[in-house]
Amino acid sequence: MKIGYPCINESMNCTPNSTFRLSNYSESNLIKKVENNLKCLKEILRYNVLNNLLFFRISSDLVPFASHPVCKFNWEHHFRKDFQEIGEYIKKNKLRISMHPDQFVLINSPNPELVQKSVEELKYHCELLDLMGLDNTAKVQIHVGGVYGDKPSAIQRFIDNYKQLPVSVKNRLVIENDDHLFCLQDCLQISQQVGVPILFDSFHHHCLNNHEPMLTALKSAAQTWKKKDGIMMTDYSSQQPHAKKGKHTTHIDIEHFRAYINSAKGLNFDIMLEIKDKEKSALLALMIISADDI
DNA sequence: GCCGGTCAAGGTCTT
DNA sequence: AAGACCTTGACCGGC
Repeated sequence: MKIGYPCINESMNCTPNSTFRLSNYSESNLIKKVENNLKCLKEILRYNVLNNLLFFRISSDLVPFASHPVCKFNWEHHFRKDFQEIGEYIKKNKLRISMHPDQFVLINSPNPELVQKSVEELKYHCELLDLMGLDNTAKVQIHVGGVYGDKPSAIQRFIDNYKQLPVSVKNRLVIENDDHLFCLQDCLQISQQVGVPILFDSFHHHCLNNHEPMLTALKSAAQTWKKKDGIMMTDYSSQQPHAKKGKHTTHIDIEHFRAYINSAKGLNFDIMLEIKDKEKSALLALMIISADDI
C-alpha cells in the first residue's frame, strides 16, 4: 500500500507544472518552462523517496501545450535524457506513478473533433510515461465523460471509442467513478465490455453510489485490475465541512481516514490523497498506516 | 514588488 | 438562453 499526493509539493519553492499563456507561446519559452518543470519534478521525487511517499501524480502541464496544434517542437527528442533519468529514478525506488488529464478530455463526446483532440492529449500523457520507460502499472486516469442527455448512448459511445484507441493508450488508461454522473456500477458495466481497469475514488463513491458498502465497492473495482496493471489505484478524500457537497477537504480528517482504512482491511491498494494541502496530509496518512501495521 | 483579473480545452446545473 | 460553477495555481499586465 503506497500513499501519494497529486502534482505539487507545497513545501518546496518550485513547481513542476509552470506553464504560460498560449499568446506567449514560443519554442524558447517552452524549453525554458519544461527545463524548470523537470528540474522541480526531480526534486519532488527525491523528497517523496526520502519521506516514503511512494505514489505520485505527475502534472499534465509538465510539457505545456504538448498536444496543442501550436506545438511543433520535438520535445520528445529534446528532453529524452531527462525523461530517461527520471524514469530510472522512479524504477530504482519503486515509485508508483499516475497522471490525470483534466475535464476537457472526453472520449465519449458526440463531437468527433473533440474526441480526436482528447485522443491526442491521451497520447501525450502516455508517451511521457513511455519515454520514462515505465511499465503498464503507470496509469492515466480519466472520467467516463458527459451524459449528453442520454446515458446509455453515452456509455455505448465510450465503449465504441475506447476500442478505437491506440494500444499505447489502452495500456495505461483507467476510468474513475465521478461524483455526479457515472458511478461505480456504470464503470463496472464499461469495464466488463472492454476490460478497462477502474480507479476507485472513495469520496466520489460516497457522493454517488448504489448503496454498496465500501469494502464491496473496493473489491469489485479491484477485480478489474490485472497483473500487468499493478495493484489497484484509488483516490481518497473527504468532505470539506460546511462546504458544498463534493468539495474536497483542505486537510486530512484523521478519524475519517482511519475508518476508511479499517473498512478496507485485507485489501492492498495504492492511495492518492486528493487533499488541498498535499504532502502535509499524505505524511499524516502514512503515519496512520504505519502505526496500524505495528 | 504586489495585486487581482485571467488562463486551451467542455459539460452540467441553475436561473 | 445565458451565466455560474467545477477547481485551482500560476501567469502577467498594470500599478
